[in-house]
Amino acid sequence: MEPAATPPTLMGLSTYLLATIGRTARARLADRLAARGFRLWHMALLAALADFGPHAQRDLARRLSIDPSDITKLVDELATTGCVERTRDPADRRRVAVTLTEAGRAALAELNAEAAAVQDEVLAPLSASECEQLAGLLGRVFAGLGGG
Amino acid sequence: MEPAATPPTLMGLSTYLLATIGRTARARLADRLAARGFRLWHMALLAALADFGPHAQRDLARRLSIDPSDITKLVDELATTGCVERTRDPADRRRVAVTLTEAGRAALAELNAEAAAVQDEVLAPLSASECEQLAGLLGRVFAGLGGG
DNA sequence: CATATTTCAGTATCACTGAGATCA
DNA sequence: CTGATCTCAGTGGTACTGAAATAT
Repeated sequence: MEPAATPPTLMGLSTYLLATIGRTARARLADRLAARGFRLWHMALLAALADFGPHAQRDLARRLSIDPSDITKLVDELATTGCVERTRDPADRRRVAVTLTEAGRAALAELNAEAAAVQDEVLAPLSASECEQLAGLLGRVFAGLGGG
Repeated sequence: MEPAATPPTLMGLSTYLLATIGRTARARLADRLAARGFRLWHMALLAALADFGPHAQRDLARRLSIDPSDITKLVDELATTGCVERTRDPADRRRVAVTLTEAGRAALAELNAEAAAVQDEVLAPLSASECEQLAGLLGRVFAGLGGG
């Protein structure tokens, strides 16, 4: 039994399409990551460490817009699988520096491949140049989100 | 304290941008609807009734991809505010026909105005023709979601 | 003392599961 | 008896709130 047609009133709203497509892409990637024992936040956290080097946990929370109280468990999980290491900052011993390990870097490469596969799936209706167009438009919209 | 820069590894994924922008737009609209006593599913349900006429509750669930067990409460809420009416289908008394009232149609018009306002906000960085481009690309991606 | 980081316990919300009631 | 619709209670995951512990 297939789902019936979506109401045109909603189809006409780009924000509805954005939210629905984003939700679907998110869910598909989450499924693939789960098969490898990871979740979406794990990938985002590893990406932040790979791109910007070691972070205090508080800075990870700020960069990824996660609630600081949820970082602890996230880092715990990545530490037990050897993807990151925790070390006390000797200069400010309140802070816990989180660093990416080689295993973590290798894991991130695999997760990125999964993300690329999901992207190919979701954007299949578009040509290569249309994908670039879309990426450009989305990048500008994303950049404008802070202010409103 | 502003959030730090997003990792380029994530920025390069259109699916990440899609999910994040969609999430933000969704949250902003949810806030505006809440100020009027509605939630997102209320608007989607009213839109389905406005576009396609009366539905059995089961058909609403299929059309909007909501879990059937969550429809009851949703329709309850819209019925107590007079936006919809329930009537037993005399031909098949298992089914409950849900119809849009005039009050419901008026409410939907206001909610649509809120959605348009959020869209203007979110897509502010784009020109009118770029908004159309984006809508076209998103429409095709959305249409392709069913199969893969 | 006031502030900042990390940590944990509790709450709120949403989508989903499972079962029961009604009816074709 | 089988299958469909509607209803409700409960579960699990995620995000947020509040407060304690440690250190500046």
